[in-house]
Amino acid sequence: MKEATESLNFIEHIVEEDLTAGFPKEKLCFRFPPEPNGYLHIGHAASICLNFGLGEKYGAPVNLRFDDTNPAKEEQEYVDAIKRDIAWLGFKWANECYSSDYFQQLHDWAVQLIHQGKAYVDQQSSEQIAEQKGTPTSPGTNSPYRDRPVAENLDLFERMKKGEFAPGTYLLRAKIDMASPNMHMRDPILYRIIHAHHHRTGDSWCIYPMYDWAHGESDYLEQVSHSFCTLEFKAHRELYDWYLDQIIDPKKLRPKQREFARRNLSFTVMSKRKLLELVQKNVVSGWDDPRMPTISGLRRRGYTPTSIRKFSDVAGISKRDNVTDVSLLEFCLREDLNQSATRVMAVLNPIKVVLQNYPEGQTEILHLENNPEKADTGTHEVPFSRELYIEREDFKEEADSNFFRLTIGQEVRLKSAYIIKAESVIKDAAGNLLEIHCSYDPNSRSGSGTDASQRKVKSTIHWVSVAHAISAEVREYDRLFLDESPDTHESKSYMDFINPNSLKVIKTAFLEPHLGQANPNESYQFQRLGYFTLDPDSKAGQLVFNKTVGLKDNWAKQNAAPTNKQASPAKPVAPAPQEVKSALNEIQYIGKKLTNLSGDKLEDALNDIRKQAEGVSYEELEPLFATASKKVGTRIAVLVALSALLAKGTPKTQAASEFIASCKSDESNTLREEAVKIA
RNA sequence: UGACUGAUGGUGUAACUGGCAACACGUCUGAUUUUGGUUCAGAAGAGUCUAGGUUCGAGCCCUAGUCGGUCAACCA
Repeated sequence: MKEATESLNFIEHIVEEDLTAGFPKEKLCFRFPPEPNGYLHIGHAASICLNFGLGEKYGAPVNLRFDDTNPAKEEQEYVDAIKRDIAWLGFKWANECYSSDYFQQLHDWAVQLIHQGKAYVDQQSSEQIAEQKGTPTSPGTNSPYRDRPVAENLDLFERMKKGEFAPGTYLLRAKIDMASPNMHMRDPILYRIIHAHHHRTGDSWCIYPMYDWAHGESDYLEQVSHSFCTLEFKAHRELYDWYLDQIIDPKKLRPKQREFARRNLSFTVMSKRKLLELVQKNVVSGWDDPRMPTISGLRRRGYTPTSIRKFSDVAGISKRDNVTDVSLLEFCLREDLNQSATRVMAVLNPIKVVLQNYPEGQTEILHLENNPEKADTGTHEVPFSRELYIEREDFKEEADSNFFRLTIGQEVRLKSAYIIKAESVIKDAAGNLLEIHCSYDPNSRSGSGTDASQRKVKSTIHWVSVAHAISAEVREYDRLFLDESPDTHESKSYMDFINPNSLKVIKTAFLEPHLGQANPNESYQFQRLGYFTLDPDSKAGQLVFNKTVGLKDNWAKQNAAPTNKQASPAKPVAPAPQEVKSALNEIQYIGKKLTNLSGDKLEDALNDIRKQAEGVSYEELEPLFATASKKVGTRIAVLVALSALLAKGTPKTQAASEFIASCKSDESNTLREEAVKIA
């Protein structure tokens, strides 16, 4: 039974309001409008999931529109990458559009503006224009060319278009208001001259529309109903609307721009410009470096589309500045991977174990569960022999009782194999550990069903057989920046916070042989270590694995941080004198949680309410009859309490009767049932 | 000294036209576990930026503040 009262985000509220105000549902249309000047990142994913999510929710088309109005920055490579990323996330766009498809229409409308005296050709330098623009606190001044005659504007604009002028010499500007408190309204630029090859229109244009002129009109041409963008465009809305006013046909749909806050992630930066700098300065290996917050980086790292979509869903959408903790993203990732990743064994930091009582030269084939979360995924074979590698961290010669792993004299189980006990160690002259000599219990093989195999030991550790292991490179990643919000410091640049140790390469890790056939698109759980996936750098016989994310590790946590036990002394622990709740409050409190209960628990809660009702008077209860119908729990609680009062002989007032009647026709089954019981 | 915008536990979001702060992550217990994983049960943690006001009742309304963000590219 799914609750119908799923809460909406503010964007969905906007759409819902429009719908209730009479906007036809079949005219809903959304769009995702990236500029093809870089790669998409996790912040874009929020916008993608928002727009395409809306499309799925309302069965409305969502266009993918490339905002390609500046050929100096844009490339086909980015167009391709963006399409790949969106498709990888699992979304389908209704139409693939380009702002450049509308260049002719945009031009014609601009000519129309000139005719109407609403646009003029300026020929000042950018410095002069900037100076005349004023500041946010002081008005601007008019350009000397502002009142150029229409015919002259027409001629000049035509010659701009024909390529008669050099870049920077002429501009087309809208004639609005140089004194507007909104800087964007101070005669914004419509067209500038750029002599550059456009990735789609080639050299057929040398004048290009500015963002504001192109964006709203493109929305209009595509009949996009809701144009959602990030908050920094809020101030552009007035201009967006002004431009629309100039050209709109009232019989057609008028797009509506609304803004939401961009999503920030802790310990990274989220702007194409800054990410580009990391690439250009070789801080990372490229846009798809697994440490990058780009979609392509996350993909290479081993993130799944499901996890990213879940994250966008869970993180939500709002209008305030935010820094979402990466731990939320990682939670979504682990949740998905735990269900899907094949379990394997790999040793990253090996120490050799020799089983003294295991026959030399013998090999056994054991079976390892592919995924304990899914019983039907079967097992795969893993060879076992006398000499094994285990993780160095899994052995200590002696340790306190908190250490569950292998120590001299202490038994552990080798995962899916035997129980072993450490007997002695071999060291070199310098005292470095070389080998651990152990004994194994031949009767303890996993799954053999013997008493010895059922024995409980303090822990189970992973291993690989020395003779059968394959070696591979493993890359482990840490956060790219040492500061939670590296680009929010006034006196420091985000480049000052780069983590010098964000990449750790393990040249030779030992993997169980099953991984020799690892699938590049699959995630593996290296048991007890984390999730890993094959990097594209892999070659036959030279595998490279990326660590996607570690497992939650309580042992490491309690090990690492005995010092910062409780970061802040916080408040005195003395429990505030708990006020005795009134019976009425108690009923309301139980009521609020009622909708989450069922079966016996629900019955118990209802009985609680009946008991509490003894301490409540009818007069206290009556005002609650007006409880909002959405608060079903409270209404049930009130009804049950009322029923208890009536049973006790309280006279039934008209208000009570009306309340009971309204409950009988409520959507909630429980509420209806209780109401019927009274009558 | 401007305009616009925002403020809810450590974090991210909820709370329909005012009805007595919810969900998730994170943290901490305990149980289960052949992964110190998973799962399960539970706990702690905000009284909603401040100060007034309206109201039986305010996170939602009003007034005045405080703090944060955005806006002056021939970028988007």
